[in-house]
Amino acid sequence: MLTSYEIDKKLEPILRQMEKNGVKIDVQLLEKLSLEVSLKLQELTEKIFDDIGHQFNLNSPSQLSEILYKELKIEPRQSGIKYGKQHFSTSAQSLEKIKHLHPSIEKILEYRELAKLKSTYIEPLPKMVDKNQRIHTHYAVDTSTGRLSSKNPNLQNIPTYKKASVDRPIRSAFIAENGCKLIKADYSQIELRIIAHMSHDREMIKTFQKGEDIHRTTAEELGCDRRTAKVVNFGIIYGMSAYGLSATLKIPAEEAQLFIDKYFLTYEGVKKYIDQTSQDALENGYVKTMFGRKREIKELKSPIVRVRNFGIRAAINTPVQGTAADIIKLSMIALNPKFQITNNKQILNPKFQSSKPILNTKYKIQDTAKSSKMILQVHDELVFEIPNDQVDEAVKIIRDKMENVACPDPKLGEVKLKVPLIVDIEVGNNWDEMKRI
DNA sequence: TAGACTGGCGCC
DNA sequence: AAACGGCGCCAGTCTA
Repeated sequence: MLTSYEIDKKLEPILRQMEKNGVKIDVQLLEKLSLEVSLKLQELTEKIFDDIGHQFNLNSPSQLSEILYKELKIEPRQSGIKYGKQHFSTSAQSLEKIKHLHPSIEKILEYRELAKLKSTYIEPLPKMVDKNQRIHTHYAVDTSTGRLSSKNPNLQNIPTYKKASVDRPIRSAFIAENGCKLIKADYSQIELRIIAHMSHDREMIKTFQKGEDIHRTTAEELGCDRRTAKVVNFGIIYGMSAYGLSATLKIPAEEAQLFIDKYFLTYEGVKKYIDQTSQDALENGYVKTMFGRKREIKELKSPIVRVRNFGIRAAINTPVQGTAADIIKLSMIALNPKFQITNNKQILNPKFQSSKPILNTKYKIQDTAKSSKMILQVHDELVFEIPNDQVDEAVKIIRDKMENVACPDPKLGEVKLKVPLIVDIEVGNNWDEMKRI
C-alpha cells in the first residue's frame, strides 16, 4: 500500500501534465453570455434603485446593510439576521428571510447571482485562453486534508446551475476539441462509502453492498424525505450539530435533534466511529487518513470550547475527506499509463525538442489536438478529452481503474474496502450536456 | 498605491 | 458566541 507521501510524489508529474493539457473554452459563447448578463444586470440595477428611491453601490454589502436595516427599517434581529464584524448580514441566506418585506430584495438576490457569474467566470475566463483557446489551471497539493486545490483560474468551482435569464450554463463553455468528446467520471458518494468502511457500520455497509441508494435508505429509516436524508448524511460527514441541521433544513432544533438521535440509532457503527475519532483526536492532537496522511489540528488543544469544537468537527471530517482524496489520486496514478498522460510524445513539438528551451513556450507545446488527455480533477470527479474513436475503450478503462483502485489483489496487501466503489460516467461535447453511459 | 481584511459565494 | 468539513476569487473597504 502506498503512503500518502508516495501518492503525492507519483501524482506530481501527472498534475503538471494536466495543467499543460488545459481545457478548451468556447470563447464566443462566453462573450455572448456576457452581453446577455450585462443587459440583465442593467435592468435589475434600474429597478432596484427605483424601488429604493436612490442609487448606491449594489456591490457593497455595507451600503446595502445600511439601506435595508436603517433606511427601510427592516428589523434584522426579529428575522434572525446576524451581526458580523461591521454590520448586519446581507448574505443570500439572510435576504431570503426578509425578501417578503420589500420588493427590491428578490431583485438584489438575482443581481448578486448574475454579478457573481459575470465577474468570476464569464469575464475573466476568455482572457486566460492560450492560442488554442485552452485555459490552464494550477493544481496545488497543499490543503489540510490532502485534497487538491485549483487556482489561476480555479476550475474546481465552475457553476453547475443554469439561470433562467441566461441562455446556457457556464459549464457548457468548457468544450471538447474537434473530433473529441469529454468524458466525466465521478465517484458516487465516495465519502459515505469511506465512512461505511472505516466505521464498519453494518447497516451502511449493507446498503452499499446491495447497491441501494443511501439517501433513500436513510430517508426510510428516519421517516423523512430523500432531500432531508441527504442533508443529514452530509451533516454527518461534516460533524454537524442539531443547530446546524435545523438551520439548513429550516426546522426547529428539537426536530433536528430527533433526526440525529434516530440516525445514530440506525447507524450505530457510525456513532461509535465518530465518538472514537473525536476522543483519539483530542488525545493525540492529530488525525490520519487510511493512507497515513496526517493532519495536526491545533484547535483540538484550545481551552476555548468554540475553537475546540471546530477542531473536533475538522477531526471527524478529515479522515473521510482525506481518504477520498487519496483514493482519487490513486486512480489518477493508475490511469496515467493507460492514457499516456505523461511522456506523451504527441504533445511535444518536434521543433523545440533539440533546441534550447524557448521562453514562454510552456503552453505553446503544440498539438494537442486529438490525443487522450486527463484534463480536470474536481475532488471526486475526473474529466478527460478523448478522440471520438477511442471513447468506448476509454470509458471501459476509466471505470475499471477507478472502481478497482482500492480493491486490488489482497495478496499485495493493498487496501480493500468493505464496500464497492461506483463510478458514474458521462460523455458529451461539453461539460454541461452529457449523456450517462 | 499595494496589501490585508471583510463579506459574500461558486464548487465538492 | 457560534452553531457543517475543504477550497479560491470577487468587489468594497480599510490601512500602511
